[in-house]
Amino acid sequence: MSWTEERIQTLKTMWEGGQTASQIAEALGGVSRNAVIGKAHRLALQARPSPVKPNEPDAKAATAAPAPVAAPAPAAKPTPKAAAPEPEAAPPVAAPEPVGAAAEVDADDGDDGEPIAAEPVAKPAAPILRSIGPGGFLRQSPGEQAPPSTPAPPRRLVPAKPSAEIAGKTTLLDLNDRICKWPLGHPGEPDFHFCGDKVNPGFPYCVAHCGHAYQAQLPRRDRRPPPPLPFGGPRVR
DNA sequence: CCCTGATTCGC
DNA sequence: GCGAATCAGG
Repeated sequence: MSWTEERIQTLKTMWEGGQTASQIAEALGGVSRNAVIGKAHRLALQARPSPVKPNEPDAKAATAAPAPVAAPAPAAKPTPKAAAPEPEAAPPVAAPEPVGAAAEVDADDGDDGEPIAAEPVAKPAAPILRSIGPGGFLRQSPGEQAPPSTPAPPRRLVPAKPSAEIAGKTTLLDLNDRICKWPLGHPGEPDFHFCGDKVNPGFPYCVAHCGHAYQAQLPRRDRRPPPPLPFGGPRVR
């Protein structure tokens, strides 16, 4: 497998979207996790919370207490460099799995909904969810609308559609903060695409898919037991 | 053990 | 440039 323009774009998008190297590798197919990481670095995509990376090259004086606190700022936070942009005042309510959607909550209308082959497995952008009222999902406050999906949409020109099967579909490259990112099918499949509808403002999905993604937590007793296959999973390992 | 990303180094 | 091998933290 070679790094085509499309594959590089997918890598970039997924990497910046917070997907792990393994997920990206699996989605791309034909490459290893290491390959993805290696490529990401070569693309200068680095900077990501790494498990092993607290090391700063010039931290010499380990033994003595240096206390090199530069700015004795009188007020509050020193604002560490690796500032995770999570303006979140988390309510104490437990957050249920947003994407699994294992349980079909609403009264079945006989119709199983759309012909989705699978539930969203690779979450395109993990929806922040908080308390879920019995009535359904709650809106985000306007203040936290800015960061959630595509922060600085570099609205780009799509070079060329990779294949004819995907023509007219919403691909990874078409995603922006205004269209529904609900995945249809599986990454790697030729027709994998996204919903592409207009989003429910403040959410990464359209109204219909918000209904799937954000569901009230049911009492345990009448919950669907089997989430049989979380992923169409040829996880061969 | 599993996972993660970072780095190295032969190709 | 590529990616397996290796490293190292969680």
